[in-house]
Amino acid sequence: MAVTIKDVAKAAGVAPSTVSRVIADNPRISLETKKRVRKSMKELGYHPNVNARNLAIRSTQAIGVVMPSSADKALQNPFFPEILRGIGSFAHETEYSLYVSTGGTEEELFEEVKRMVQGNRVDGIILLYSRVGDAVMNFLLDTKFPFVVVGKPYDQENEITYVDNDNFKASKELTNHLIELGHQHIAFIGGSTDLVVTVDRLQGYESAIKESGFPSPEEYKVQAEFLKSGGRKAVERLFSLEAPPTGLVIADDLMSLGVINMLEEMGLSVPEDVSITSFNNVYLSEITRPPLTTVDIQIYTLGVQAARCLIEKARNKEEPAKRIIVPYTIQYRQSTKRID
Amino acid sequence: MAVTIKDVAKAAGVAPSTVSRVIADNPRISLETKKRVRKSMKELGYHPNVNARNLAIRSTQAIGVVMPSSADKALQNPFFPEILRGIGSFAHETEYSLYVSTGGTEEELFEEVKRMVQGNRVDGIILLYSRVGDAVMNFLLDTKFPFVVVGKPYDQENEITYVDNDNFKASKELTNHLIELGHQHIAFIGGSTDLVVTVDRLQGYESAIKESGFPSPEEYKVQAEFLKSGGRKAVERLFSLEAPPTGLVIADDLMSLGVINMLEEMGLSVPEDVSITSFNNVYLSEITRPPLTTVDIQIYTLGVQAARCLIEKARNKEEPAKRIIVPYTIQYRQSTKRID
DNA sequence: TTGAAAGCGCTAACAA
DNA sequence: TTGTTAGCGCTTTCAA
Repeated sequence: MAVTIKDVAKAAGVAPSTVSRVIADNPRISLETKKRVRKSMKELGYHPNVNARNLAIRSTQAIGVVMPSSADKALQNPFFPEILRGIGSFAHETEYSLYVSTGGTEEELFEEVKRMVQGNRVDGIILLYSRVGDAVMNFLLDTKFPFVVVGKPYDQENEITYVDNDNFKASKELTNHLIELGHQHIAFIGGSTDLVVTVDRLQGYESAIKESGFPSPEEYKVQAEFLKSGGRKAVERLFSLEAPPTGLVIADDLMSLGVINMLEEMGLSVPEDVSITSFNNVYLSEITRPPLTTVDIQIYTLGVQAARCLIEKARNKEEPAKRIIVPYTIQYRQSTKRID
Repeated sequence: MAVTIKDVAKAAGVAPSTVSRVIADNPRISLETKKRVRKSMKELGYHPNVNARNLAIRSTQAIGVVMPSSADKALQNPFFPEILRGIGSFAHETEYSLYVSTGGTEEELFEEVKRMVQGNRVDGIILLYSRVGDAVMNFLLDTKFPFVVVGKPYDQENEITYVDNDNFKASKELTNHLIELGHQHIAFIGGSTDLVVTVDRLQGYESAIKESGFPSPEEYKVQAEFLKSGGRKAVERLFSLEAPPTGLVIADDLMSLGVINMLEEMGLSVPEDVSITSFNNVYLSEITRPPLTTVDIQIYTLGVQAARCLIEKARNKEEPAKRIIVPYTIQYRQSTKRID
């Protein structure tokens, strides 16, 4: 059906192996024959069959990208398309293809990863999240399959290659910024504490607060799974404390939107009554009202780096585990205000 | 290295072909041997090599998903992860894998598609956008490669399988809703007019306006590439007309956010001064302020249907072109208000 | 510099 | 019901 290496060989009057060498641009083939073969390829409209090639070289030139399971709406976070774009960009350069798993349930996700790994569909995997005791990660570790995680692994930090920001430091800086603005009552709102990133950001916040000597009762650390009813209650509780916070460190831009909304409904406005800072700097944070003071974690770069590390690892199994910390910058916008 | 069908055959004392048949659950193999073979597979930790299988059966059990090129920030639209989730869900059920292309430039995108198609990496392709004279679509048509598009094709509607909403009707309904609320000055803000979806929504708007007999000067139809400076100017111009609109039909939730923001800066508030309606019903539209009256186009379902159609098509090349119109519903929320 | 031939892991006639 | 064998399209020794 499709034109194969043999057809080209015949047309060019050479052996199939020669054609193969031309494809690989093997230097031991004369320029003469190369030209002739290439001409035939063009004429016949030849394109290598990736499957056959992969089978022969036992590799796939493809990488798997694993998104978190999407029981919640987390996947609607623009973080994902953006990091995908970064990964895709590097993959494109290096001629790798991208497989994604968008797992519905945890279990489906796990099945898909197994399919990718055990079926030899990909050469390596990028995990787009890091959570405590994650089954997928443990599986990858067990099978010694090349993988890279975006975010800090919850365990075996030194054996795993990962790409992350210094979330602790960023969070601390964000908190200190609020303190410099005169805020003394600063609370933290994060997502699931199973996510390592939440923990890091929480700790950065705690560290800054501790150094400042300002109060940080347990009630100031709220975990709002993901907005909605549960999250709403948490926020309402927070603001009905005797000493409600005037400043907020929120672990994600999207959560910030939700919080701003709730505050508004409670008759509090941002930044007049409450200053808000958060993380990610997704496009939205610029166009929301007010625009958010947020940590630009450089999502795209995270993606590029993750892809780079993975491909290095896939190409060379001996590649040592590394840690890449992508620098962040803080975008100061209008969601924060000096307190009097 | 890895366990192959031969190893299993040896262990179970049968021929490789028998193992192959067991994998396919061929009914002509005795239960007896099946059990024995399966036991050996378990013991040896056998997993079929997809590449080899695909090579043999000349198929890949994988589908390619093509996102629009991302020169702009369009990719940060939660539409994409959400539709990916729908596609992924159906793909998972049918044991297909997902390849995505997140093309940076138009050209890179095109290259990636060519890689997918010509390299036999996928059995079919889902196009996540539809624009006038799109090179990718033309390529797919030319090569007669199975594909379905999400959105209405700009051409050859009857030869192409596509999944879409009735955007014309939805837009008309949205516009009429504003009219019923007493608005007489209603403008339309859409994205690139190269996108078929923009055109459909614009026409629905125009149809409603025409029937109403209300004015709709050319200045009421603005095209705001994607927010930002250009978009801002367009909006400013719109609201400095002698008769500025009191109602807006906006082609996308994300754009609506941007517009609300600009209006606010111009001292206009939503819905007090301007009523806003838009499309998509992404998660954000619930948590923004005010929550948006928007068309729920059922992104997830669009994805599921697209995947279903594609897989049918990939399995049976003779499958006729179909058109699937996913029903929409309008979510009435607080961005619209009766005018006095 | 090139060709012949074996093999990557699997499927599918064809035989038995 | 099972085994034999010839591919699928490519790479890669080994020889020439």
